[in-house]
Amino acid sequence: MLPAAEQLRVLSSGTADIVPRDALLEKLGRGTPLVAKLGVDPTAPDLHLGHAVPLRKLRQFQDLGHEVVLIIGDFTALIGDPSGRNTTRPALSEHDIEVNAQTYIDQAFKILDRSKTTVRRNSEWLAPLGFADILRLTSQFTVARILERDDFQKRYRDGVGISLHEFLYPVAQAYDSVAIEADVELGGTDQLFNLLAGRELMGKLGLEAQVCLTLPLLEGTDGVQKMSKSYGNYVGLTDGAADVFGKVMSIPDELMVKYYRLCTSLPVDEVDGIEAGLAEGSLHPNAVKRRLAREIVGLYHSPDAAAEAEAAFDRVFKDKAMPDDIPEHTLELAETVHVPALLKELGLVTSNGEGRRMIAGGGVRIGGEVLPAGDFDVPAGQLDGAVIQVGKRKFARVVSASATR
RNA sequence: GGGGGUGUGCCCGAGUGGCUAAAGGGGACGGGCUGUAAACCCGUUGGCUAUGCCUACCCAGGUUCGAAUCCUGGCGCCCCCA
Repeated sequence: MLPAAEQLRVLSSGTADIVPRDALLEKLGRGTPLVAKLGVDPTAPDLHLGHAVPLRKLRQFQDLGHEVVLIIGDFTALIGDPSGRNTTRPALSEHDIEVNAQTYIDQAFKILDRSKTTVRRNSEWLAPLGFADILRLTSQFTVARILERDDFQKRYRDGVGISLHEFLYPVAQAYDSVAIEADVELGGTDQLFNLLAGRELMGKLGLEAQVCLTLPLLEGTDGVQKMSKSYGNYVGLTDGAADVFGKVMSIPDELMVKYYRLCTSLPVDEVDGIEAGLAEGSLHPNAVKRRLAREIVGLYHSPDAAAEAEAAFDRVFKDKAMPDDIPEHTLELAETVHVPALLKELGLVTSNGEGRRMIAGGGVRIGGEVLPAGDFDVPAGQLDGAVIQVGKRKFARVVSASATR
């Protein structure tokens, strides 16, 4: 194992906070593998770059020779962590949770080393707890302490309403740490309270307390909200290469450096150089963003895929040409085709009404020509084999099913 | 247990009997500009092959020629008192 100080340097990079820092140094100094914990609640299918931030940090622990426990919060998902939200989360069904859990596990290994990872579900130890156990646990926390959590405080103050069971979320998460005797728990900055709850609970139960390591929250492609599937601003780990490339290109400039730091493997010094270059204007933001997109695609697909994605991107957005992998739909075409309905059938819009609006707004092209506003019906001959485009990035090719054509 | 308040479109939020598919803002989407960024400008934002029709203002009934708006019951949420 590397010297403790050296390990700490690596593990500190990109973190928001380590509480307490010297406790981590001390733990590392023992030279024995530590247990690093990360809990994720399978509340939505698929992981995204936001999840990847702590996962990548976890991977660093693995690479340094430590033990990693990935906790799937299948039980806590039933509570629904209100962290960062201002309303109670809707409860998920056990079936959904299980399906999500499986995708999480599969996808986490895009980053983690499977052979060095222990996956546990917290229903293992949370589900069997009886009411008496719960009472014992909850008695370790005071209401005042729980109310210190930012979002609880805010909701309480604003009279938004907090269900009693939500108070138990930090307790449950804390108990996870007890159950696996974690040395370090990772999480986003919004998790600090929960992480500290674990630290406190461990101490009260006579265990060595865990160290809390927080990582910055990654904003999504909109640049404002934390990346999340429910905000529709995420870059999924299983998204196609072209998709990832495009999504990364659409992030606000101000976020580029942060993405470099949290989502790529570039050394810190190099990222610092990029940041300086952007600041003094010696690097063009577009070039910097392109590289970022290549780096990220390269990580989850391959460098080749990244180059291809960039070429495809240029074809569509720089040269304003067609992409070369347009999905083709074969269907029966009537003499005249009602275009809004066709767009809906092709999945380019969600309703005929939206289709009409797109046409009215000049956002629909057939064979490269803008469909004039008001032209809702088009002869089949004009459509057969043509590329239909909605907006800038939605394409589909239509082929008539009738053999006579 | 008692009293008061509140529930509107993706979100916030006006609207207290007809002029309301519902002001305003946000978000989102489309167009322009561009570096598919940001900022800015314009437009759209319930459904429907549509100068019209249908469905909508928590739910169910009711009053009325006519209700998001009034009444009754139910449900949710908030506040105060105990």
